[in-house]
Amino acid sequence: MDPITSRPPGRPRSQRAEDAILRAALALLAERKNVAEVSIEAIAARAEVGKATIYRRWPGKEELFADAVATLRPPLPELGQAPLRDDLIAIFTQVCAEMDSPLDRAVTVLMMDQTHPEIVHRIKQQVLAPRSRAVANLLRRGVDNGEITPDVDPEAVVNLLTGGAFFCRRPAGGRSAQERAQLLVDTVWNGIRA
Amino acid sequence: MDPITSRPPGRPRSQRAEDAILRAALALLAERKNVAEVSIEAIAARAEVGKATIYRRWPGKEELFADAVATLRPPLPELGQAPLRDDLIAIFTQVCAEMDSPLDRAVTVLMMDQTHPEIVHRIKQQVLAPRSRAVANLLRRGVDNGEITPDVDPEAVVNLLTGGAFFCRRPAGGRSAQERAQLLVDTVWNGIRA
Amino acid sequence: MDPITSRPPGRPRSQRAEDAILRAALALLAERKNVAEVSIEAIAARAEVGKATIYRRWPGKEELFADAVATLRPPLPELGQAPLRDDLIAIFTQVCAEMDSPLDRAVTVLMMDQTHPEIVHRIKQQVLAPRSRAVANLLRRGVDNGEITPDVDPEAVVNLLTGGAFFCRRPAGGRSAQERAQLLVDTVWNGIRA
Amino acid sequence: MDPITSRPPGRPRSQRAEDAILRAALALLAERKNVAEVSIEAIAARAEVGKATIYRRWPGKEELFADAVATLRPPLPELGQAPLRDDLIAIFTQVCAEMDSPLDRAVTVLMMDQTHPEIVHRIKQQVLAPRSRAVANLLRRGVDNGEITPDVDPEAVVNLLTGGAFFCRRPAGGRSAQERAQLLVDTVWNGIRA
DNA sequence: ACGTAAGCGAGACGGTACGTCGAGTCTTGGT
DNA sequence: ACCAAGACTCGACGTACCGTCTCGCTTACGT
Repeated sequence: MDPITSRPPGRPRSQRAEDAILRAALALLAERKNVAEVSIEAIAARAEVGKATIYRRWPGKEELFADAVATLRPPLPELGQAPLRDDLIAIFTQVCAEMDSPLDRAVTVLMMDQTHPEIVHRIKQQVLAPRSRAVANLLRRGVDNGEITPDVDPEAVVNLLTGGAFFCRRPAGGRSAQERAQLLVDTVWNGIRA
Repeated sequence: MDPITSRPPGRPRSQRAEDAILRAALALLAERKNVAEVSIEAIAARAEVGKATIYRRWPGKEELFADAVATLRPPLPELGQAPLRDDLIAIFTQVCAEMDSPLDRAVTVLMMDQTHPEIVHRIKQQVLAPRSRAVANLLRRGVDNGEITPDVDPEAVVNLLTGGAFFCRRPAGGRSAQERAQLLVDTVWNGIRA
Repeated sequence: MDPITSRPPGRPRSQRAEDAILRAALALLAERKNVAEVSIEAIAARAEVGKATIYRRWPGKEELFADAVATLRPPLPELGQAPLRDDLIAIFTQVCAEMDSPLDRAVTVLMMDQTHPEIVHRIKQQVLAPRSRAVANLLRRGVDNGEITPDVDPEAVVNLLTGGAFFCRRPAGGRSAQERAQLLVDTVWNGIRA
Repeated sequence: MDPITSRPPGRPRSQRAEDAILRAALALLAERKNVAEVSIEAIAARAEVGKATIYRRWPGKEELFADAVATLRPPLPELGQAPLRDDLIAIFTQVCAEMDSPLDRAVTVLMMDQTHPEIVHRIKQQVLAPRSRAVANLLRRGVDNGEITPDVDPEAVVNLLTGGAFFCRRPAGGRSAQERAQLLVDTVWNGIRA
């Protein structure tokens, strides 16, 4: 009766299977580094699940990965205790480090893909939003503090630093994530004008 | 005699076929927006070429696209006549515009892919290098001019602006490429410190 | 419980598909008259079946044709009511007629092929054996009756007559199957010694 | 002037190449035991010849094999010195032995193929005819001698014995070629009637 | 002696079929 | 209604030959 407590008839879907599928998807993504290289069959096999159990839940690979990726909630470093510049470096050190992680980088590339705009949207909402909001808050606070100029566009700053982190990955032997973050943040911090 | 003018035995490879293949690959990439969605068979059909003619030249799809992409030589805007900031905006207006082009964006995403590092390297060398070098020259000139501070890291600037352009694409109705470029460049130009 | 009535897990193989494949194989063999001219793809298309459905059941063309051919069970004429010589003529009239049928002849040629000895064995067992046994029985009965000499080797007789039928096919306008059978049987029947 | 001694302009065709091609074709046929398994490319490679050199001479594989097979001229045993029955056994011992030779058997199977009737005709003319004629002569002589009955059809006898030889091949360990030939000839010789 | 014309080897050309793999769907018996 | 298993059709994969077509070079003749 109660539309909330009432359940559909028949055997309920197995949470166990669902978790195994999402876990398998991420594991394989980390291994193969590319969504296209991960087959649904491989996910089903790894999760010890029938293919139908996957297709019952998601219409296709992309939606499955959207959900799988959404389970990743990168922890935020503790913010607001330090000067703004240090907080920014802390956050983008983490972003730079993620760019070195096969899984996180694969997710980012997936996000860049033009063929699945809703997925991009979902990832932005569920995964990136907290961090973006945190940075936006930091910047707003910085403006209030007088630490940064009031005419700054927070979104532009996020895009610059995120994109910079994405592009500045180096082949082995390069700078550490923290060094890279520091360089990026400082460049934006000071500007380049004489 | 001359080891350079001497030719290998047998019928030489058809330049016509090679061109048609590369053209077809790029056309299909622009249509499908994703390397994974472009099949070798479709390229062969579009180029009116046998599959073997493709596999004779490239071991796989990635190498083929690496060459196809290398044929794209984005023209540089004329630089050096205007103040540094205007030149930067001109260049990154072009970059932002490319991010709105399905083909160029697909190429960029391909470049981000971790599974083919040598291809990334080739694209960087052959396609991006002229532009990067141009920006580096601009910045060096700016330092000499006294337009920008001497302690700036040119590569960091390129990464920030390129990545920013890559990430700041908006769904239809957003800012124009030039507006976005201007915003990005100004943010880096002025810095964010009060 | 019962190891015979228990079934393997998963969707069972479609008998419908299997029949369609075998039927298509024989139809195409009759049309093209040569196993080499019949492609698996053509069989799959004719049977409205995926190629994998064929390869799931048979490792290759030869094994498929072995099974297809095994479905051919040439009806035996009614034997034992007539004098032995008439029965032999009846049987070998049928064999001669088969040598004029593209399908049956293609099967016979396939059987002669040295590259697939087990297939030859299977065809002999499943298709030819009943007829051979029938002839052997006839001959044994003939010996008992006193119609034929007791020192005859039944297998030699079968080989002679079968091979004779195989080789004596004529281009259009030749003798009828029955005339040829009669000539062959009579030659063996009477011998050639003065 | 002389249409016989005049030669076409240009470089004459290489007899060396032609021989090598035919030799290679037969060698590969003996190895692979089946015309369908021998590719033109393999013949060209084995003969160290370009494919065009083959296609310049023959329109296709079948015509090439027709010529290759025509170079096989099985030697006739010396006939006419012995009683007819012994001569027949001598000839069909050779036929039985050929049925055990991969090459000769492959040729025979090729001959049975319905898709190339002209080739069959050529092989009959050029390869089999001498032997058939020899057997026919033997039989005619036998009739004259009074060794065999005058109402025998020579062609039927040839077909029976040839077909019998073709069909009576046994897996390893069977009777020798001579034993088989003797059995076949004796069966036809004596007939089976009591 | 030299040009012309066809043959030569090599190997690329557009195709067709191969046998494999994965996509997304369907069909079992059993939970 | 769910589940694992494994069938289904379909389409792309990369390979092997088909028969044809260029290449640069060779061979033989008629001038």
